[in-house]
Amino acid sequence: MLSGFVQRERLADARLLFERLPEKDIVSWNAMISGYAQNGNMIEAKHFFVESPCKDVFTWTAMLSGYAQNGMLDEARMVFDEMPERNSVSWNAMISAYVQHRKMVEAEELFNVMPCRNISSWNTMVTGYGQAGMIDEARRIFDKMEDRDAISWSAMIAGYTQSGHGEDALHLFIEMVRNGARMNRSSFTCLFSTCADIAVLECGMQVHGRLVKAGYGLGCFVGNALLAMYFKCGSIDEAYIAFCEISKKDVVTWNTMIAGYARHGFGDKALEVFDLMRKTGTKPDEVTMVGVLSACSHTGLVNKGIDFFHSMHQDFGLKPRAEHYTCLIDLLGRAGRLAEAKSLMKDLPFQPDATMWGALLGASRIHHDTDLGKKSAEKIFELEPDNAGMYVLLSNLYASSGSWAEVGKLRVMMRDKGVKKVPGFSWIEVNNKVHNFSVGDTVHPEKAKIYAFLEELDLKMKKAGYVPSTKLVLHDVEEEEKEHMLKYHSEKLAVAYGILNMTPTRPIRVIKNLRVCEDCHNAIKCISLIENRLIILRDSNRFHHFRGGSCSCRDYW
DNA sequence: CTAGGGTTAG
Repeated sequence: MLSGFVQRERLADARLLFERLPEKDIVSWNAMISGYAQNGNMIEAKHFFVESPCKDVFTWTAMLSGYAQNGMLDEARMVFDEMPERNSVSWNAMISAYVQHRKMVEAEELFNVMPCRNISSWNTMVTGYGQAGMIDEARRIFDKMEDRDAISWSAMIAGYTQSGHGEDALHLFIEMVRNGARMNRSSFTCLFSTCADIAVLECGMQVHGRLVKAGYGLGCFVGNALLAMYFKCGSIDEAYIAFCEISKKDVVTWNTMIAGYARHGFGDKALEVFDLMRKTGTKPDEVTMVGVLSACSHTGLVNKGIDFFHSMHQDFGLKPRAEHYTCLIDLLGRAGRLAEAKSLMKDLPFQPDATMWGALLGASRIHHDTDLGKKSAEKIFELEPDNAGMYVLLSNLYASSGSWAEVGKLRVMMRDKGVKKVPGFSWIEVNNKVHNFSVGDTVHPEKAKIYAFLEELDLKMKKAGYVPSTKLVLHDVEEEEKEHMLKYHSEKLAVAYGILNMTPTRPIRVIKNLRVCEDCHNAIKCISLIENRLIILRDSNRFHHFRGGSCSCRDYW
């Protein structure tokens, strides 16, 4: 009963009950301590700790992990040093405290000297190195393990995913299946997140199949992860089905749904879901509002977005954070209301950050305001001198107004500062295999076929009235050569490969690591009409659904 | 009653 109250965060009830207990044993004292500790009230926890007539390992460890979980690392260490006896849980709690504070040296020191390590100790270290981005160290620990459980595998897979090694994550998944490891809900959650990250829909669907086979429902995190996976893999229909199957929808479920529709350019749908969410009595949080505002932004619902921004505080008691201001600046900027966006930047309750200037830079790119773009970019350079993406954006801005001298200066700046442009690449999954393409790819085995097809397509497109927008290419080169370079952008190659190799009725899903360029965007619109295909492109910013010659972003991205 | 993994936005 007591721990039931504690677990449901009904600490006041727990306390009343505790005070009326005729006999308070050590377990009831410990329940109170851990209750306060885990709810962040270390003052009360300490109070009960001091008052408790006798203390065992549980008592001390509850205090230790309480301090650790509330960011009080030094206090946690003091408890650890003072405790009269320690079991493996205490050791693991202390290691976990270091891990949470990214102090891997201290964590490994303890790990090496602890008297008996169990599987949790190993798992904590793998997780720690994974989260710290030290993926080789994580693997070193993982490889040394004698026994692995579901958590060990998920920790390692999650480490690969979160450090951008999606393919290694999937390989390890295959190895895990081959090893006959049992999977639990968390392993599935983790796998969905990996599939979402690198957008491998077919693989994700197979994992979904395994989830069903294992007899797990869509409760807790798994359902939400599945939902996010379908959205991030570009399959809205499957996402909707998953949404319907999640019986207990929590705030994350709704947020995923709203943000998902928003990223795909279906702002109206996102707002419908937001409406439904409120009708079913789920209280929106800050993340919800980021989704709602970005839905308005991507759909061009400017006034509605401004209203939602104000309603945050008035109707939902939420204080707008930096993210929300960024959305608002983006919203105004995209709609061409640059003056309002600029004045909002001046009246911010805090210093504008790089992403806000980035939103302004994006807006000035769309509306060809070179001066504002230049000013924004300079601010970004001050705040983030190594941001390669910003050099490219500014460079394109100059190029589009023909200021080749400025473009040249930027290139020199990039070289002097050692800023490297992130190479663009695109990929597509066909028959369970991922095909990668880079600009002007020369390594794909079917390149001859792809290029021939693109040439052929090019003629048809010219007949249909398509004019390449060569001004966005970074260099000042001869027109013909520029056009040639554009034709071979990675997203075009991936799309061509998809058309050549996929059943005509199926959508072509392509993922690009950077933002799609304007010319490719125009070209793919045209291709969707000529070839009568649905082409779904995920770029670093959002989704584009090309169909019948137009895009779901309505050229507004 | 104490330790380990997982979901949404930018």
